[in-house]
Amino acid sequence: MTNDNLMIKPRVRFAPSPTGALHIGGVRTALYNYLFARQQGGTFILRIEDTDQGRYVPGAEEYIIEALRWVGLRPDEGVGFGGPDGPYRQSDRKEIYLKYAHELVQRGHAYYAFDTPEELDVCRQSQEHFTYNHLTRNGLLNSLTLGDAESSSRIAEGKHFVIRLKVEPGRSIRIKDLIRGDVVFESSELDDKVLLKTDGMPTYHLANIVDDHLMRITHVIRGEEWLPSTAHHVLLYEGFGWQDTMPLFSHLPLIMKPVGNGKLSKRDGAKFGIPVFPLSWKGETVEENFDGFRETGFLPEAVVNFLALLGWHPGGDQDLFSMDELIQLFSIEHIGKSGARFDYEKAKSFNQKYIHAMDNATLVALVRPLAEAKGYQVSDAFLSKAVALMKERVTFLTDFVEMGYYLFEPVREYDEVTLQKRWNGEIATVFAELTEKLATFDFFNSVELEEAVKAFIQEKGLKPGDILPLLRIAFVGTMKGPAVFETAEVFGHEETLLRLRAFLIR
RNA sequence: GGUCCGUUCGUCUAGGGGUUAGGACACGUCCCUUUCACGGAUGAAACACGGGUUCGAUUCCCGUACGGACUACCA
Repeated sequence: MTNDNLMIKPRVRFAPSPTGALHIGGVRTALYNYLFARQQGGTFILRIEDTDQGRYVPGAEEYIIEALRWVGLRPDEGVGFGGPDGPYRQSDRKEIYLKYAHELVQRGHAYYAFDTPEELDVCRQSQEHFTYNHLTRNGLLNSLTLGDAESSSRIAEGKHFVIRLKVEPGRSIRIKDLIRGDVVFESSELDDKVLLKTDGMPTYHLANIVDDHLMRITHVIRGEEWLPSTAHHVLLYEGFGWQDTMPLFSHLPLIMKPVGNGKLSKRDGAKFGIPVFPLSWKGETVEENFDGFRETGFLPEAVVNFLALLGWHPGGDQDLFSMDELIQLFSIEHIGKSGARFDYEKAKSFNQKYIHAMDNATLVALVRPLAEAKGYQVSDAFLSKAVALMKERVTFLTDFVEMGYYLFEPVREYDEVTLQKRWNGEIATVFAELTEKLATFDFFNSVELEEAVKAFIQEKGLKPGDILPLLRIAFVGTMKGPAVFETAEVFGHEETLLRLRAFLIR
């Protein structure tokens, strides 16, 4: 058996199902596919796998496209992007699967089955671990037991049927997984999977293999949950006679819950109060609303960096990588084998670092919409200073306008605990005096202000600790805030006075 | 239950037959700073267990335990 896959430009695909918001694990799968394609000079394809009409959710497709756009993964081909192998939405390819399903029956690798779901349920109830396979199919209603004539007439009569893969027992199926090495399955253990459903739509297994073949996919990079059915997929490639161009498989480790057992699920977001989706999602009910990384205030670069390292590392001690670096360094061989726990603290840390490293102008452009959404109308000049003042102490983009609301509107409340300790009649008098002094002192910058205030403190025989904390509270209301004098500089003389006076008459 | 996959600090991981087992997040202490944060320094913290193979195993092999996925006319 030859395999030319390594000689040609790779073609990979990300093939999500539009059943709701795209899970963050899906974003990681897309990212790995994208990185691999970009590094190899290959093609990254977006295929929508909507073969389950019952689970289709309107808006999910748009969500997927927008999520990929947000994190910077642009497909070269696919739904919404065009390309030579379309359509890329499986529901638009129904006839293709139909044709291939019947072809597989002709080739003797599949058969018609007439058992209804209800009948199979009965089997499952009477038999502990019932599976439709080489052992049981002889006792069931299918073209193997009924014969061609009877089957044909049943079909002609319009009886419902499915097409099942005919798995021949007694052989070993070896899968060469780029991450896990050789994985062997015994065909005797495999069930006769449904390939074509009664509604005429294919199952994942059929659609996936037909499309991957037709779209000339060279590498399948997908979640580990697909590893068990890969043996069936290999059988399909062989059944169609496509084994020579069968793609290479790489099964990614799963992303696990932050705490507890099992893989990360959409419910974990609400459960732990963290986002597990790239973008927020509005469902039919409150329970189906999900927070997104974007709305939480994450930078896509940080999310990409975080996700890239959840199950992969190029080696060495570096942990901050730009998309370009990731593209350059990515390798399937360095993908880990075990599940990676979703560590939200780490995600936040990446975000913080990316915000710190970002230049003010870029930050201004990102914060402006957030400020405007809050009704704050400010100049770029002011926003730039505000952002510079705050960026070392925020974790999220939203912190600029939430934690730092006081930069855009009057102080909402003053820290009473600190005031209890530091405010008294005597200090109130001095503070009023300081305010009046500053009223006539039109300072230009924090240094000038600081000199003036310190001089005043000394003149009054006080200590910095007597006045500085109170100034901070007057300016921003809390003891947790940016440097006092720099804050005043951002406000400017007029606003600084306004705040001092508001504080005095509070 | 069956099939398959996995197991290095709490977490993400580097490493790999002989290392003081490295980094990052989180945590502790100190410095900077009369706030918070950033930054700097520093500390605690890991090769699941049992057998082999070997002069030597965290690294290779087997088993056990534990974890995970799959087991639908869902993907």
